[in-house]
Amino acid sequence: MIIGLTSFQDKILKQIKKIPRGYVSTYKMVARACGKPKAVRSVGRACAQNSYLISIPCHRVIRSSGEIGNYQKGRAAKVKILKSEGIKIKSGRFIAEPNQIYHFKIK
DNA sequence: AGTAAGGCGGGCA
DNA sequence: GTGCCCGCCTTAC
Repeated sequence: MIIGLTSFQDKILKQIKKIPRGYVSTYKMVARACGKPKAVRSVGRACAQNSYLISIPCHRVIRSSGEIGNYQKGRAAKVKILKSEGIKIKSGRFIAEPNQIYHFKIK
């Protein structure tokens, strides 16, 4: 468990850390993977305060609507990174490609 | 200790 | 697409 974070935040970030390069997931899925399907905003908050951008790819988490969502360093930066990882984005929206969506395993 | 506000959202009308 | 309310965790008063 990462020092300086609550156990819940740690849980969230750990899930996000599992997302491989070239894949994306949604806040909803992360929340569900943490056992709290309705805590989507908490997921966002955990990312917003995440100071481990280098080891935790919160940029691979987007809105379930397909919108890119927000990012500490700005949406533009998020889009840029995702594109460089092979994710297609058009008009600030993720182009759904089933093979690029990462699914967490739920217990 | 209690309360209000905020944050990279979601669901429904 | 728009608008509004809901829900969940942290932090600030």
